[in-house]
Amino acid sequence: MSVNNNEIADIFSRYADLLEIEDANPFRVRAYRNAARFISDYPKSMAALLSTGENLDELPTIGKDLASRIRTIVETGTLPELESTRAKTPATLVELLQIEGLGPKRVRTLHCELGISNIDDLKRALRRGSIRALRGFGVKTEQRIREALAEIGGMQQRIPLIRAEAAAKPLLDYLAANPATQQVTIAGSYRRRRETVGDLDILVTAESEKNITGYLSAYEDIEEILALGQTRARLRLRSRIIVDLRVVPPSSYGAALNYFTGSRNHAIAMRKRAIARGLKLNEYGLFKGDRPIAGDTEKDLYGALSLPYIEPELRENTGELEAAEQHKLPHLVALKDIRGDLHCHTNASDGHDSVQELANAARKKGYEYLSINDHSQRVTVAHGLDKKTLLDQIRSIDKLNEKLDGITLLKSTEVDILEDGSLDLPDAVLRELDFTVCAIHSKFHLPEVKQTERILRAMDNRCFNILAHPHGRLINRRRPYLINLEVVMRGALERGCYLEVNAHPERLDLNGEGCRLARDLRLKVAISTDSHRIADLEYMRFGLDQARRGWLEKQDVLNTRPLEELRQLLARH
DNA sequence: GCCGTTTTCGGCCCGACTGTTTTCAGTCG
Repeated sequence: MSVNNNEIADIFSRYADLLEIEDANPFRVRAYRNAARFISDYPKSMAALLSTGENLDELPTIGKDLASRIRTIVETGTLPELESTRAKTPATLVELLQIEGLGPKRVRTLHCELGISNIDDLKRALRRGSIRALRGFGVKTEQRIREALAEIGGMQQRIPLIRAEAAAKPLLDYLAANPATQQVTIAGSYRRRRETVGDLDILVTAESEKNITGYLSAYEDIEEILALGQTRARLRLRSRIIVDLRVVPPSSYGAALNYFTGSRNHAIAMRKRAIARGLKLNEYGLFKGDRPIAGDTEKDLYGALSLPYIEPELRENTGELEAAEQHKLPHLVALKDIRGDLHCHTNASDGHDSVQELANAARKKGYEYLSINDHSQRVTVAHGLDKKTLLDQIRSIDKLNEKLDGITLLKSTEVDILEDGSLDLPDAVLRELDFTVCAIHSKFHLPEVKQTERILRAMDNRCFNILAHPHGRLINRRRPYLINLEVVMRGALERGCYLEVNAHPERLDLNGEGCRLARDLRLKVAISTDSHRIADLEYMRFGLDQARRGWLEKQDVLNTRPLEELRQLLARH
């Protein structure tokens, strides 16, 4: 079992935590953190690079030393320094850092003064009340630690984007209703359209900062105010979502929006770029000495750093600044480019509406085509269609198409990929369809190699066209099953198959990283909603978010193509 | 520990808020 990038990144960041507690050179700590972030974002596996003899120290943030540590981790699965339970700084101290309000300095103090090495020790010290007496601590800090410790059990999961939107809307309306407010925008990973967000970063501009945060603190849906200053506030809503509010003057809107949109790495890269030009960048603007030279809009800010505007979805410091410099930024696919939906269910299986009703709704959206993809027989819980029912549906769609004006219904299915890689309906029936969407709904726990082979074997069938929700994950509910995505994508390319970007907000599968890999391999994708009712057709925009995060352009997406071109692309030769 | 249009040493992103202090360290984003 090879070590994946996330595991390496995790070991590096835990080691960075430990170094920080040891009061090591902060820049050495940062080097580990930078490398951890780089590695977890990097699309190619470190283990694979090593096996092909690549020099890892040529990668950014990785030097000779870290390259050899990566090698150690890949070969042994661990880093000896992190495993050792040294008396000076036991590795278990790292677990104390997840307690809000405890950073490396305080953890170090707790360890040196009270001999606390883990969470159980900390609980005992709290019961004795011995923490408040430490220098730099006090009654309030002790109480905060007690509360934060209680929180840890029910650790907050990241919030799906759609839930964040629902919580944000009334809050934005509330903030906008304040006459002092000029602009209100949500920044952070929400604006970068990550599939989940950790909290809501809300930016407000106002001529006078006075009382914007005070106004917010009167919002009815607040559970607790965590911090309240003139220009910043942090609070928890009753929905458990944490909100960070920042107030800046309008002249700083662009700089603040840029900074608070992040990503952290993108913002840092921007600041370094400013420094290289003898300038200073902070959330109030871009400055030459004390003189502001840009900051009211993001476009001006990028321009002042000799860059074109970079879309928020690209701001992960994964090559967008270099691409911008060379004027090679992608022209990102947009919702208006979408001509149809290639995955939806009707009331014939587990959907809510009829074929006719869905067709009407899609036509109203201006779609040129819509495909009908009810489940196949194996998925009994979803009333999957058997051979006969599907053939009946095919005939009724043919009839409906003769009547329909302005939209074409495509005959399809979401056919199950069985454990041996065969498809759940006879080829003779599948050949009657315009194309197929194929999916795994069983045997999620196969080892990676087996699961990958299962998909490739299914793709060997010439009736296979699009792999639906390639990882099968449900956000916060079901882990992805294990596949080697790159192998699956290369297999699809060789056979003339495609992958789906499932736009359902619970799935978002492929996500941005998966889309980026597809782009690098020049594999086209379908962005599809997996609608089970008419309203779900609106989920298309969430799929677009992920496609844009993966740098996809219009021509990379199947369902931006006119119907005839789509048919040609789907036809396997 | 990394890195280079101030290159092989000497830098390394920056500001707000809180609590504990009495001018600031620690934490956070």
